[in-house]
Amino acid sequence: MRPDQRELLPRSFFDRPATEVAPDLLGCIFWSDSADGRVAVRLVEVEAYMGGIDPASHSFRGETKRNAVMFGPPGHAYVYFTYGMHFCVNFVCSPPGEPTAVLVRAGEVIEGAELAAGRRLSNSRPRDLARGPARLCQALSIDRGEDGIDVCVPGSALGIGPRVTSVDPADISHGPRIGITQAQDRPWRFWLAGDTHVSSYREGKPRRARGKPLASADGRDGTMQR
DNA sequence: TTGATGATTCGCT
DNA sequence: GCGAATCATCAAT
Repeated sequence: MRPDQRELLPRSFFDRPATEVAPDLLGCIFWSDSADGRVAVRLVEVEAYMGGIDPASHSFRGETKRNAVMFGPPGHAYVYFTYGMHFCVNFVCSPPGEPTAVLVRAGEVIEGAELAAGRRLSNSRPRDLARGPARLCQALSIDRGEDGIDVCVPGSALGIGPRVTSVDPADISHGPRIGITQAQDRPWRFWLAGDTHVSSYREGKPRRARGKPLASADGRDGTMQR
């Protein structure tokens, strides 16, 4: 196996605001290498997160241990864990200190489909292998171990290369991002119009508070174990 | 320390 | 269409 057999996007590609990088990523090839082999996808859906000016961005409220990678140099992978069970991956953009990034939301598996399907717990239909940010991470076997990886140097477990087929700018659509409750008006989600591997839109709604005893009849229900 | 919540997915109605 | 699953993170206590 030759990890360097595909051309890599240069770091300069990512050294721009995420809103500029995002549409240019559509159609590009994103892959992961492991002992089991390579899984590669053609990106069809991404979202831009703009740091300090974007309330929906993890970096909006400053640097923390979790989002530190976003504040570093461009061309690295920012991987985070959410909902107690899922991982999502971003490409860090902009110069160091400017924490913008592009969330990878969906792709079409073009290599290693069998390996990807084996990693999926359920629903391994080809169309759904990498349809959704957490599914895509599962298909590419991305988790905490990949946080901070440099995708612009040969030999990394993760790599990304240029388009192998051209993309007509007219085929790139954009609109509101999915699943967020802040800044829902910013049209920073980009996708390839008509591509069946793009996920479907869901409005982000705050969920009802859980586990609240719903203090009603009995204020002092002393037996509140678990 | 505690408590609320999340850049989601899956299964059931 | 709706809610559960499930836990790391962060703001508030």
